[in-house]
Amino acid sequence: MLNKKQIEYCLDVFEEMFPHAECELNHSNPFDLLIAVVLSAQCTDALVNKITKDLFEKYRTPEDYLAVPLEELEQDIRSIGLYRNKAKNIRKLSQTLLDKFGGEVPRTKQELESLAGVGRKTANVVASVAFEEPAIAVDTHVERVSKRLGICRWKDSVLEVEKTLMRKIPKERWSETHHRMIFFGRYHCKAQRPNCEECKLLDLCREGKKRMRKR
DNA sequence: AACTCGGGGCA
DNA sequence: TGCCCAGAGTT
Repeated sequence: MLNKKQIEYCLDVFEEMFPHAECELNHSNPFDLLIAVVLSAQCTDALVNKITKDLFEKYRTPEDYLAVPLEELEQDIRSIGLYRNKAKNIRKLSQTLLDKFGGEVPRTKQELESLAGVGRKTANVVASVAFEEPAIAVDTHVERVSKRLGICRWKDSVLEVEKTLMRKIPKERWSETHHRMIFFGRYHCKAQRPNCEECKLLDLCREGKKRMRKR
C-alpha cells in the first residue's frame, strides 16, 4: 500500500501529464450541472456536451422539464443512450426539487443522493464542483487506478476506496483528485491496455511491475 | 451479485 | 461487426 507522500507524488505526476484536466461538465449553475452529470452516466462527457447547449436553452428550470410530454424529453436526449431511464429520472428529480427543496439544488451529499438518478458518484461530483463541499467522487477510472497503483486494496469496495482516498489525501486536494485520476485512467492507465512502458509511476506501481515482469 | 438500459466511439 | 463506456435502480 502506498503512503501519503507517494500518493501525493502520484497526483503531481497526473497533473504533469494532463495539466489542463478539469471537470468538463462545469456549468454555470448547479441545476444544469446536476442534469449534465445525471446524463453522463455510462457515456463520455464529450457526448453529453454535444446536446447540453440546446438542452439548457430549452429547459432552464425544473418546471420546464415537467412542462413537456415525457416523449419529447426522451427525443431531446436520445443521442446519448439510456435515454428512457434518464428522461424519467430527470422528471422525477425535478418534481422532488419543487416538492422538497423549493426548486433549488440541495448542497449536501445526502440530500443529493435522495434524488432520482443520483447515486453516490453523481452526488459527490455535484457537491464538490457546484458547492465546493469536501468530497471525492469514485467512478470506474478512479477505482481502477487506485487499485492498480496500490493506493487501496484490490478487494476494496467503492465506498472503501473513497474512504481511503479521503484519509490519505489532504483535504485541499480532494476537488482535483477526481478529474486528475479520470484523465490518467482514461488516456493512459486504460482498462484494457495500460501504457506501463511509458509510465512515470512504474517504480511504485504494484500492478505495473507485475505486468512488466510477465512480458 | 446480476441484470437492464442504449446510442456512440473505437478497433 | 463487436465490444466497451465519467452509473443507478431493481430483483
